[in-house]
Formats: sequence, C-alpha cells, structure tokens
Amino acid sequence: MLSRMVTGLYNEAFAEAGVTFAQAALLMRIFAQPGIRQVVLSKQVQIEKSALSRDIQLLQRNGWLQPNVRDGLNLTELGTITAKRCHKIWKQLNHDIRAELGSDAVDGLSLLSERLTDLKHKKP
Amino acid sequence: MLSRMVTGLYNEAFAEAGVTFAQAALLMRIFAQPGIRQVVLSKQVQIEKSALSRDIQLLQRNGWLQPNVRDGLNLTELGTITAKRCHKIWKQLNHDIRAELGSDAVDGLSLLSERLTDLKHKKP
DNA sequence: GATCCAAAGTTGCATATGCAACTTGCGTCT
DNA sequence: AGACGCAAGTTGCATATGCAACTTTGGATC
Repeated sequence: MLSRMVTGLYNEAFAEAGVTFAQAALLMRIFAQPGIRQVVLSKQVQIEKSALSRDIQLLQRNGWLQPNVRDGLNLTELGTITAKRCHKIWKQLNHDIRAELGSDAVDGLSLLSERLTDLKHKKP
Repeated sequence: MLSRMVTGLYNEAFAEAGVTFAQAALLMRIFAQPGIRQVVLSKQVQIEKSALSRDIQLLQRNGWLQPNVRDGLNLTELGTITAKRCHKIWKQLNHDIRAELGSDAVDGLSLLSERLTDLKHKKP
C-alpha cells in the first residue's frame, strides 16, 4: 500500500548513510533530545515500547548509542556524526518530495497526522 | 510514524473478523479477481513477491485459500465468507474515517497515492 | 524430443512492529 | 528497615516486509 511506497523511497535515500528510515528517525530525535527515556521517545514516534527497545538495541550494536541505555539515551560520537548526516539527507529528501509530489499533497499528510494525533489524545 | 497509527486503526477494526489489515486487503482482491497470479497481485498491492508469497502461505494455513497456489489464487468457501465480511468492515471503516478525519484529508491521501504511482511508472 | 532460458515462486537472512507476559528497579507507605 | 507496587524495559511469539540467491516450470529454439 501507500506506506510501503513511501517507506521504500525513504529507505533508499538513507541507505547511503547505512541506516534505515526508522533508525534515522530515532537517531535524529536522540540527537535533538540527549538523555531522553525510551517511554518518552516511544510516545513521540508512536512505536510500541517493545519494538522501540529492540530498535535501540540495534542502534547500540551499530555503535551509535552509549551502553547504559536504561538511564537515558545518548549518542556516541559516531552516532552523532551519523545523526547529522541523516539530518542533511532528511532535509534534502523533504525538499525533493515537495517538488515531485507537490506541497499540497505533503501538507495534506501533515494535516491528517495532526488530526490522528488529536484523536489518540481524546479517545483512549 | 503516521502509517503505524493508521495501520493500528485498521488492524483493530479487522481483528473482529480474525484477520489483519494486510490479510484483509489480499482476501478482498483475490475475491474480486479469482485465479489471479501472485506477480499481478504483488504489483497491485506493491508488495515484494517474496513477502507476498509468505502472506499467501499464511492465508493457506488459515484455510482461506485453495492449495494449488502456483496456478492462480482461489478462495475456499471459508475464505469467501471471510472476504465478504472484510469488505463490509472495510466499507464501514472508510465511512467512519471520513467522518472523523474529514473527507478532505482522506482525499489528500488518495491524491498522494496517485502521484506516487505515477512516479513509479515513469522513473524506473 | 532434448536443451536451455526467462519468468514465477520460494527460501535464507535481516529489519520493523505489536501484544502479552515477565523482570527490574526505585519509591512509597507503614 | 522491609514489604509492596507501579512504571520502565525486556523477552517470547507472531505478522509484515525487503533483498538476494536459489528452484521450478512452462515454453521457445533448434
């Protein structure tokens, strides 16, 4: 479906930096919020805590995260470099996508995302 | 991210019929196009052939698909019933979602999807 | 008819994800 | 201090997915 196509595009772009899309998103957020806890992060990215836990372990294995994970997440130097690289790719990618698909379509997605998040906060 | 939320919603709805969102989509398509080949289906739903092959095996294990898969996919009676049930849920769900998120947002998604598909056809 | 090829399908290996059950650790309450 | 409990994290089990390598199969060629 749709998400498969989008994810495919993004993964392709980030492959250059040796990371997947999901990993890139995490790296950038940890970069922006050093010492963040898994619970908080999992809410931000809407990933189940167990899934996140595993993604984190993967980042660790790749040498991007400092070991003592349970007291907050912190990047290694290598991780920091990678995060910065990801951010550059990310900006470029967003730019390209707006160009290719049209700003209106992209904004539509953001709108949808907001409304969904609102729902989540009201309903459950 | 976004797709996680959406997928979550859809899975929740289809859980009632004992199927996941992905499985429901396949069942409905096979219902609409009996005897369809995996290659064709994989293009329609934009799933890699290997992933599809496994999804198909799963449908078989659940007793929804007839065994001789390599000569075209056909539902069993049970599968047909399930597919119909899925279709009902699907219609309901789309209706609800338009109501909750607004038709404009949903239409925006469709637009995006079209443009992406166009891209796929031009580029590669 | 035997051979060989390209397309279809499957399998090995890896990531990403969710739910439910379990573990751990820290703080509270008595 | 000691027992208890909740919140954070982890682990078991399952689906969903992609890429690359392999197998199978139905035809086309000769």
